[in-house]
Amino acid sequence: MSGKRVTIKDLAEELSVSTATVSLVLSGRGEEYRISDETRIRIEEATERLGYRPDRLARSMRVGRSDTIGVVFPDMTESFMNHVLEGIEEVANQKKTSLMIATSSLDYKVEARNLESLQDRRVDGLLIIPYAPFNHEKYSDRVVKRVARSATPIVVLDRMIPGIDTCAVLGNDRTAAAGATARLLDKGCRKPAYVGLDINISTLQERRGGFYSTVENAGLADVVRECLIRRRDPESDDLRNWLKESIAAGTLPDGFLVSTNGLALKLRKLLIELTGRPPGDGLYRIARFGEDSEYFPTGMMEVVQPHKEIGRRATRKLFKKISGATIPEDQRIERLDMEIRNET
Amino acid sequence: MSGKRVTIKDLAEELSVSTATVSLVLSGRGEEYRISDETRIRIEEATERLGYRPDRLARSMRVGRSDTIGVVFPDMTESFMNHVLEGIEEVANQKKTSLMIATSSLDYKVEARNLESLQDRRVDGLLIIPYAPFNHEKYSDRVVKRVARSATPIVVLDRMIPGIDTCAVLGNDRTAAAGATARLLDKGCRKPAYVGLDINISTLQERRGGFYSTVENAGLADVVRECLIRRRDPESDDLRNWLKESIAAGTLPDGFLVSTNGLALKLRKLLIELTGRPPGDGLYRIARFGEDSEYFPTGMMEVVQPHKEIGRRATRKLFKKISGATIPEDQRIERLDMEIRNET
DNA sequence: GTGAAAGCGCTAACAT
DNA sequence: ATGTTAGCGCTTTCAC
Repeated sequence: MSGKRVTIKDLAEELSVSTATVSLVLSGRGEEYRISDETRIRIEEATERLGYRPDRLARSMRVGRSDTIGVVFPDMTESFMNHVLEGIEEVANQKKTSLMIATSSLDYKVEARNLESLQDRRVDGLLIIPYAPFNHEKYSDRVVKRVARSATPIVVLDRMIPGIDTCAVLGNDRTAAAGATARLLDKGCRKPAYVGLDINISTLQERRGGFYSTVENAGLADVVRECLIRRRDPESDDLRNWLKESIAAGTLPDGFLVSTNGLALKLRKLLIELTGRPPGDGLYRIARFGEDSEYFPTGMMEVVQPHKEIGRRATRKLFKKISGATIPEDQRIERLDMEIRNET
Repeated sequence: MSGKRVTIKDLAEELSVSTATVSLVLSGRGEEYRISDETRIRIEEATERLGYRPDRLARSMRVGRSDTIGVVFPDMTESFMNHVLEGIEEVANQKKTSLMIATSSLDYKVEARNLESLQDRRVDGLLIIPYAPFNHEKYSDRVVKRVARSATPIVVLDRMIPGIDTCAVLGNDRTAAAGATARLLDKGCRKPAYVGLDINISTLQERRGGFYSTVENAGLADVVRECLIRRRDPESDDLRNWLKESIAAGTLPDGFLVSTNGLALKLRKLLIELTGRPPGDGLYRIARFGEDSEYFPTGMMEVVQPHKEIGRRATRKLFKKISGATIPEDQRIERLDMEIRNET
């Protein structure tokens, strides 16, 4: 097809002007530098005619800014990532900034590689949804810490990394969990339980904390129960066994607060299977972080996280840091409220 | 925090060697160029000590390769994009190549901007899932065509762009549609209908074509019906009205082939609402491109597209093009078979 | 009003 | 066995 790329130098030679003149005109500062209209027109015409396109790599190199931000995710398939990404893209687009995306494949070593790789590519900043290790899992945050200490601006989304002091945009998980738990109690639940992943991230600790604070205030500390899931494997029988034992012992909870949507779907299925009754018909209720998909109502209470808005805010915050602004101490962590829905 | 980045020059000065030596050692060609072990060790030590990280931008500039590929999608939220992306990432990772991702926001002008922007950033190649315009929609493929003619290697995924001759990795849509339709007839359907989006892409034309070829071979050409949806708006009443009229006229089909999953979910809901009967219990059957999500069986027949594999193959093909290989004419278009499931 | 030239950090051809 | 140097394409300062 077309041969080599045409450069600013080609344009300059073609028109017998200097590369400086061409550059000035093309960057819209022709007026400012009082380039004559004639020259300007000729340059614009040749640009069009030869199909010149600027080399953004060369430009980045010269100006020390790549107009690119890096996004590091644990996992592509979790659907909430899409919504976060939508928000990120929306504001990145406004700033004419491109996105380099890398996922950690649920492996902290891959995450580390990705972070360094993006930094080496001179992204202007990094948006990170950090990898969340199970409590018993082997894990090192060495690289994350180093990247966080480096000069690259960083904003963390959805969760905080313990021991790393950077900007973050999070959901108001504790309040939401407390609220949802209170709703369960309002509806008559007297034997509440927390079902969650045994993962060491702020988000989940807060959800659990919110649950317990409400339950304890209601004087239910002695009947409350808990099931913590210790592995990623969705085929694991941990939850089923816990439920079976509960039923056998007569301690089946009548209200569940579930930390994540996938886990809640699994819980619901198991409960229907084991008790023959759906949630919300008198035997038990389920509230969970996450929401129903359009065509499949589940009868569970929803705690809706503003994922897209989290993406937007985080990206705006990142651009603020990139532009050199110092974020005041009290604005470093932004918390967004969640909505509780479907309390039937 | 840490000050300026440390460069190869800094290392060279620190050790009183030349930048060339440092560069050679760091790129692992120390042996080859017979750099002494001592020098090599000193360089490696200083690299570590000063926290040197290579500037990939500068490198790209010099070697004319960015080790980055661009990915252009119509839309982030459609769930099949995730799976395609997974496949893409898998092979990109193997090649130590980063991904720049941009979505078209269902707007061909945005798509055009994204394509040019990525090209300006000197991606080594482009993976495109082209924007698919409705048949009556304003649309121009000018930019897409120009990009396709440029020197940048391109592979198109999931659909072909009319009039653009490039490599593509696609599902075997025609065969799959014909197969699913045949299954519907096998199960006893005698009044089949095609329900699809009125969108001008190869994929959907082939699905429709496959449906009709089977139906006509079965001698049902005179009873077959069709509903084409002419707008993106999911709130539109077009489908409901069509069904209502069919019921009133006594021409409600007993077997539907639906072009896309979202549309099928909508159809199913409407049919349950209007007839009081679920799919598969005798009144009607639905087959559609797409699959059930884990916890929500729909009773519809599934045509499962190998999205992840499409991503993988397309990316491998792109790397082949990037490496300069010429793809033989008969291998330019790769078609992957789909699986038909849940034929109850 | 426009041109000449330096330099961003790196690699590779050529010298020594 | 290592150093020198040109140059990737662009921006920007300074000179005329």
